[in-house]
Amino acid sequence: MSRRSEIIELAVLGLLHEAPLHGYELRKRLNALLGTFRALSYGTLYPALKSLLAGGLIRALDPDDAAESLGRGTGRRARIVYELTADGKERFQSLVTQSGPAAWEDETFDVHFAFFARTDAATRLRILEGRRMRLQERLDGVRQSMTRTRERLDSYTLELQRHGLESVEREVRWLTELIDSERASNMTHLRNPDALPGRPDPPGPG
Amino acid sequence: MSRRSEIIELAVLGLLHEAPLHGYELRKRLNALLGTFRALSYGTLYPALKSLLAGGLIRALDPDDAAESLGRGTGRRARIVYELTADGKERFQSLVTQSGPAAWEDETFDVHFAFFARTDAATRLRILEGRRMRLQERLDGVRQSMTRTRERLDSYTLELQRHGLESVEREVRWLTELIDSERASNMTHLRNPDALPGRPDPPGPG
DNA sequence: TCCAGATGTATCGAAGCGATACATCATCGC
DNA sequence: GCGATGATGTATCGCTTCGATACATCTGGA
Repeated sequence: MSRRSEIIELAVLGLLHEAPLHGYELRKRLNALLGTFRALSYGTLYPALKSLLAGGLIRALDPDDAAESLGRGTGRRARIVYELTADGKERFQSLVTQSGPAAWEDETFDVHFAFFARTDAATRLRILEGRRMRLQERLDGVRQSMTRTRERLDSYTLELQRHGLESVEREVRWLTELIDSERASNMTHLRNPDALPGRPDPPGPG
Repeated sequence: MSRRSEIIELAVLGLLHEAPLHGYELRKRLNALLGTFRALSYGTLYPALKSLLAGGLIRALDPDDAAESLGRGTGRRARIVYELTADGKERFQSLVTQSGPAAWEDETFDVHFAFFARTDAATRLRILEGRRMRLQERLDGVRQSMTRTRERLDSYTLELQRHGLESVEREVRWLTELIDSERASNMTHLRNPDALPGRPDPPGPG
């Protein structure tokens, strides 16, 4: 099973954890979650659903239940609504709780982050710190290769590199804010168990 | 020919435009150019080189010339050094000058940008403005979907979206700076033809 | 001297993408 | 009403690309 398909597995299980969904809707939410970039096609989603079905992690709802709101007896092709099985919930918990390199690489980090609400504070901290470390390693590498090769780059390539570097630095600062915020709410944890860390005023009325 | 392979074609031709290179070195520079993300494998590069060879856009240098500095007569597997043909140079110019959507999508923009030094100011402006427009469309889309679905997102997903939005906004500002700078140097063009636009004080002492 | 790691070309199986097929439903101009 | 257009919906096929690996040589240090 490839790296990519693990992300898809985690994302699908996570979305179905909130509510049963059919393929089309699943893809829309998946693409919102993964970003416009890295969107996935039906040629990926349907085989993935098949494999999850085969593994017993998800189950198709009875079509009759799903069609209740459309009282048509005609040969309308039924939507196939999927929900998590007990095994699926277990699998999701084990995936979302894993906090190794697999959780903080480029392709995986944001999906893990999106499901932070279902993890414990210790896991969140490990993933955030791992991610920050990963980005700092990259900064070091780029900066070194820049000093080595700066003279043969024209100013456009240089500007591109500068902008890229700045983006990564910005992301590191973002992670640091999140880590601090996570640590702070960790300490006040007993006093205020419902508080959620992060920028937005937590339980805002909006 | 897919979208991806067009990028590879442009990038390979562009790199060989500067100097003849062999596969291994080509891949290293390609990955520096494309970013650590989106790196390409040998399973992609070598078939691409094959197809460029078949199309007459590149040519393998005489192995004897390439091996001159290693005076070994043994069965050492020779490096295969590629250089551009006249057709290849022409093809590169036509690719790098094209300024349609194909030049400002996510996957293509930075490669086009990296070779801006080989384009004229009008092309650069069109691509930069197209890219900015593209990102602004995306901002609109995301903002709309945010107001539609904000209530069912937890604060982590929300924070992720906020950060993503901010990144795109930042990129729009960057593009605006570049466009302004490009326009300015366009106007002073006759007076100072060697001036290059962009943030870094051009020939700065380092 | 010997081993580990960089350099170098090349291919194979598996996975994912983009396009497409096919079908129903909602909406709007006419 | 009536056809057109586009959203909703499931599904597959061919081609590209990836990740892993094979194989071979060179370099530097224990």
